[in-house]
Amino acid sequence: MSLRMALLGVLSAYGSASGYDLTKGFERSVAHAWQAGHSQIYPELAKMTADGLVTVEAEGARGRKIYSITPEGRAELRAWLIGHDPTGPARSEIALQAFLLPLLDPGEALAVLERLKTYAERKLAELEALWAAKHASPVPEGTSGVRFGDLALDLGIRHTRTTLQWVNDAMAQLERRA
Amino acid sequence: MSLRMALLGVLSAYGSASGYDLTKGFERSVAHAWQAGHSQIYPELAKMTADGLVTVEAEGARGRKIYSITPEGRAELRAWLIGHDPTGPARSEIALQAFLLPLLDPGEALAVLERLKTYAERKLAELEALWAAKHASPVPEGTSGVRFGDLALDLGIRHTRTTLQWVNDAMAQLERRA
DNA sequence: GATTGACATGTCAGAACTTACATGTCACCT
DNA sequence: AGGTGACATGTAAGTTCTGACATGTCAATC
Repeated sequence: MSLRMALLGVLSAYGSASGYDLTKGFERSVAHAWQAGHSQIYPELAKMTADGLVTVEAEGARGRKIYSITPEGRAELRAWLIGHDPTGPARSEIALQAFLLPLLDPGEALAVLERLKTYAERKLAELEALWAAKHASPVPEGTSGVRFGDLALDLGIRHTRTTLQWVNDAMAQLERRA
Repeated sequence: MSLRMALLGVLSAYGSASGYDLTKGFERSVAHAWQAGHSQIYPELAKMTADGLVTVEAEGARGRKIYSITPEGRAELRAWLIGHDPTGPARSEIALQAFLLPLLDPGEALAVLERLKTYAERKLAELEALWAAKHASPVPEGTSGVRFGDLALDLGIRHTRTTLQWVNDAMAQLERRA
C-alpha cells in the first residue's frame, strides 16, 4: 500500500510524470523515505491504472507514457495520509550490526564501527547536498506552505546526524575499555 | 540473509534457545533492529539446520526443539559482521507521511503530526522501559565488554528522541504559518 | 471435569521486493 | 556510418515477508 501512496504523492506533487520520471524522482527525492526500483514501479502503475487511481494522460516519444493522478487517486491518498497509523522503520542492518557488536572483540568491533561511521558520513553529505540543491532553486510549495519533501529531508538529516553521533560515542566508549 | 544473522546472533548470545524463545526474544530485544514473526523464524531455522549453521541440541516438553549454533554458524556470523557493508533503513511510513504532508492544508497536517508525536512518545517510553529493565538485572556481556544489545537499544532511543524533536519543531513551524 | 490461556510448532497463499534479463528509441560524438 | 549512453518500458525468476489457518500440550483456574 505504501508504494502506491508514495507514487500517488509524487505524481500529485509533479502534476504529471512518466514511470521513468517517477523512478528517477524516487532515487532523488523520496529515497530516504521509501525505496523502489523501476521493476516495481511499472507494474504498480499498471495496477493503479486498472484501479482508476491514475490515468495515462498522453503518450510521448520513445514509448513514454505520461501518467496523472485522478480524483479517486487524490481521495485515496488523502484518506491514507489522514487515517493511516504509520510505523517506523522495521529493519536496519546498521542497527542489527550494532546489536551484534558485543560478539566481537574490541579491535574488530572498532573496525565495524569505523565502517558504520563512513557510511553515515557519506549519507549525511548526500542529504545535505540534496538540501542545498533544493534550496538553491525554487520548488513547488504544498497547501500548507511548506516545500514538498522538506520535512522528510530534514528528518532524514537529523536521523543521520544522530547515527553519526551515536557511532562516535560508541567508539569512544570502546576505546576507553581497550 | 539478515534474518539469518539476527537469529545466529541471538542464539549466540543466549547459548541455546527454541524457535519460540527466539520469536519472543525478537519481540523483546531485537525488534527495533530487525523484525520477524514466528512464521518466518521456524522455516528459517529449518533451512539453517539443513545448512549446518545450527543444530537441534535437544527436544523438550511440548515438542519444544532447542537449537544451538554450530562452529560453522559462528564463522558465518563473524564473517558477515566483519565483512558486510550494512545499509540504513530503506522504508519508513513515518518519513513517507512526512514527505507527503505538504499535500494537506495546515490544520490536517497538524493532526497528522499530532499522531506521529503520539507514536514517537509511546515508542520512546517502550524503549526506555526496556533499557531500565535490562539495567536492573545482570545481562551477559559480550567479548568487547559491552552488554548485549545495549548499543542498538541506545541507537534506537536516540533515533526516537530525534523523531520526537523533529515532530515538535515541525508542529511549531506549521503553527507559525497558520 | 471443563475452560482458559500461555506454550509450542508448523503450513500456506498472497503480497512485496530484488536482480537479472530483454528490447527498443533517440541524440550526440567520432 | 557506427558507437556510446541516457531515455524508456517492460518481464520473469526467485526471495522475503505478512497474515491467516491449523494443531496440539500443559498448568492453572472455575
